Amino acid sequence: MSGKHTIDDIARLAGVSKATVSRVLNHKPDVDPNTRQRILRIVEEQGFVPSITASGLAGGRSRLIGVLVPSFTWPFIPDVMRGIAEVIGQTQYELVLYSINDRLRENNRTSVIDRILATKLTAGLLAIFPGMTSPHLGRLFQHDFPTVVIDDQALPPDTPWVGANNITGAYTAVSHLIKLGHRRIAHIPGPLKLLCSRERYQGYCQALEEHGLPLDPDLLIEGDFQPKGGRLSANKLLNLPAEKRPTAIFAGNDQMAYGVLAAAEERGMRVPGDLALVGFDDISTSIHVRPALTTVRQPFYKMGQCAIEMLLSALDAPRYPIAGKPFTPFLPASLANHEDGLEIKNANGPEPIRVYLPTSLVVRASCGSPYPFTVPITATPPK
Amino acid sequence: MSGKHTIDDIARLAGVSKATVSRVLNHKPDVDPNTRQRILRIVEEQGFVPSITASGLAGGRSRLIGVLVPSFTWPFIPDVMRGIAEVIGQTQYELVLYSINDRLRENNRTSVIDRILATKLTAGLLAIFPGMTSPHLGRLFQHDFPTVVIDDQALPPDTPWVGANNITGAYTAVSHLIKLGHRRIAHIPGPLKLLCSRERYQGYCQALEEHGLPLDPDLLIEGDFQPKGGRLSANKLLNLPAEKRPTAIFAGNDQMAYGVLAAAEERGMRVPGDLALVGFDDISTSIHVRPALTTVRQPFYKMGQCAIEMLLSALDAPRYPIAGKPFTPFLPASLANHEDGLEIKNANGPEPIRVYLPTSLVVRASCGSPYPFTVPITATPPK
DNA sequence: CTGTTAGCGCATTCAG
DNA sequence: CTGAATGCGCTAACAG
Repeated sequence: MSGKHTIDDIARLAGVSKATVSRVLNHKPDVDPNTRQRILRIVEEQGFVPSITASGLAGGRSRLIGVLVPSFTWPFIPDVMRGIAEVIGQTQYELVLYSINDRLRENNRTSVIDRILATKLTAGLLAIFPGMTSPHLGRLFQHDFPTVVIDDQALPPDTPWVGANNITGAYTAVSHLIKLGHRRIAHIPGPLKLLCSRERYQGYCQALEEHGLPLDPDLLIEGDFQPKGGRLSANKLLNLPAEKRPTAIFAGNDQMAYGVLAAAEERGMRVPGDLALVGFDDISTSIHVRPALTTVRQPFYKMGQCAIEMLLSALDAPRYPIAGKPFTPFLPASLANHEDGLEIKNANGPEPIRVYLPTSLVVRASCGSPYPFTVPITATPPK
Repeated sequence: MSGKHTIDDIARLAGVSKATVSRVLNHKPDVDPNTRQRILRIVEEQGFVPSITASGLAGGRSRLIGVLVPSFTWPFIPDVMRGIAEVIGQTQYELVLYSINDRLRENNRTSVIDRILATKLTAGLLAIFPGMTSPHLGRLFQHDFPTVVIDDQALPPDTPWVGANNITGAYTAVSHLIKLGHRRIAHIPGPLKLLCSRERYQGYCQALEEHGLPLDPDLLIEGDFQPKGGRLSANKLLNLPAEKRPTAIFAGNDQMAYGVLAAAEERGMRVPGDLALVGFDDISTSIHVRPALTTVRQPFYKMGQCAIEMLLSALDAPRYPIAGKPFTPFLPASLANHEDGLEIKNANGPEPIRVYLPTSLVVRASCGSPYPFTVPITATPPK
């Protein structure tokens, strides 16, 4: 059961040449069905697993996929990773972890990209929430290195991209607050150099305009996606004179919403009584905070799943269980059941494809709605 | 700058054979200093990075390290990973991610081990909090596969191990509660099949005995390391008749402590007024919950750092920056500054080495101490 | 100290 | 449809 066999052993046992064994292992068509069966059986019996290293060298294409992870500390990384890992588990690919040191500088970001390019270890890269690293990813694209980006970047990407529909999500969240009667709704966006922050801001603006509400610049205070920044921004908002003070806040993510919660508590304001609050992400703790947070849920698991499937399909990867199992043609399963709200841009154009997965509004206590429910967000906001 | 060179190119440019280049790259001693310099310079200039794949194949030893990650959802994984990633970044090694699907069964756990063994992709394995997977890790040991386990296992391990000093940590936490005047202190351990749960329980018992307090079985209700389980156990404890009811609870980890907080809130009890609470781990959110949680801090970052250094040293890995930089002899830096409280068992014996890193008690609001401070835990409890 | 030779385990020609 | 031959890029013996 432990890789002590080589392909030669299998060839000998099956009474064929190793070239034939290799053909079977790689699902080449031109093999006699009986021979194929026999080889597959022996492979199975012996628990033979071809060496990723050797086949990478010989075939010129690796079966390793790089995953570029930003600081592990973002709370949704786990979900994204689960999506990725579960798909990878079905294939012969393995994941190589590239991480970016929070504390190191610019220099470090490019050096990771260089390593990925230079070692030629991996066949492709999944860049998760690259944030400030994303400008450097263009280099990969220029080198024709198969790359898929998951959400959140500082520039419009040069590479295929999977993310959530931030605009629609924000639009629905703010619309919900408006329907609850709020007229002075503040927004604490994340860093506006990040596209996702700008998109959520855009959704916020659209909702206000749509409902004939004014866009008050005093009600917009940029945050940093961290609780501390949220608290800071909230304090500024709540320090406004009573007639300008917001009655509701839409935070750019859940973590900043936690900061808002803290700020409100500090000054004895009750949420949602004195202040309604909506976040964005629906990270796992948001159901546990008090009051439970109303928020826009991002489909993190699906984002990972979809992105890795796109990457594998680009690598022309047959999706079969490990050696010996029948070949299953690839299907981008996560896109197959075209849900409402899914948007795909540049599907066939020369521009890199962009997949926008639908979000949903998870209504809990913090916005002051009578009881919890979920609003799937199925349509783009009217232009 | 992008790996378009092979070792032959460098050899040609330097006017030597590729064998010599290889020697330099691998820090072999027998090379003329001038030649070495020249080669190093050219390597640097050309941005040459040797192929991990090819050198793995040829040398018979891979420069990939496997990391076995349990469900990504444990909140301390990020810290451990950071420690690992930062050390790896200094070396020529890369990380390969193996994850265990939460939802799949037993079967799955062994199959991951099989894959690791069979593909022979990686030179060693770091198993993080293997939990229920740990029994299977014995297989690796039997196959002489270099493995280091980080904390938390169901059985005494057959392989080198790095963790925190659970007994001392728990002992100090409970002693602190006793010093604050508590006499009926309950404990909600994690699953008792996990060694770390039993060790914390042991520390709890030692502290009580040490101070002449009785060990009341009614004050011990096993949890599941999750908030929900903590809440459940806490409810049972708080339902005890007033004279038996605990005035303080020591939760087996922070997440269960959150559950205790919820249970207390539900019945209008105030923490720490009506109930003192101490957790274990000091995960990042514990400073933000209300009241801020007193807890035993585990040195997660260091655990990762220490474990990977042990593994690399076992692989006889020279710790040098990427190709071209001067060779730096390996030093297990994280153990070099022998802090107080560090315990190392079987350092030289036939038994696998076990490293116990010191914990510290982080005193915040939830235990009712006057103000926050940190107690480093420097000594083992008296036997 | 250095060059030459021979593989590592596999994929991929090219002839049959 | 199949086998033999060649080489992926590098390391490790072996001779100089």
